[in-house]
Amino acid sequence: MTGLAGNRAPGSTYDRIYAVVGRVPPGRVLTYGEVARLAGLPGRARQVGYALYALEDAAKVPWQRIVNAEGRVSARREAGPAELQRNLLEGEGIVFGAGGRIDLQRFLWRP
DNA sequence: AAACTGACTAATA
DNA sequence: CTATTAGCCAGTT
Repeated sequence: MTGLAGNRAPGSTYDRIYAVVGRVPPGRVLTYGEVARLAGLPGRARQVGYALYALEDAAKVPWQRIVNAEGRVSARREAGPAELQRNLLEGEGIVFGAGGRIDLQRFLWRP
């Protein structure tokens, strides 16, 4: 199978990313760049997105709390997951303004 | 092994 | 506001 999130090694880049994402509390969001930085991987925002893309649906990682630097849900190759993500975030109390933007100054998680 | 791909970001023009 | 350039790197083909 093509699933790669299943056989990730402890201490690997992906593992660090998932660990950081897993610490984001409900009702808060983090940007890809912040996740990378907190994971000790500054400048690797793209890898964060790729790691989440590789994640399995049933994973316990709150992937929906990761948005881009503009405070918007990043578009995927196929539409659908993005709407699900927004729906989940609104369910946690996140407010989307005009243009589908989130007020990062208010919802960005600061550990 | 080499090329291709992609949930990003910041800087510049 | 849009467009371009550059930096980043693991997984897939």
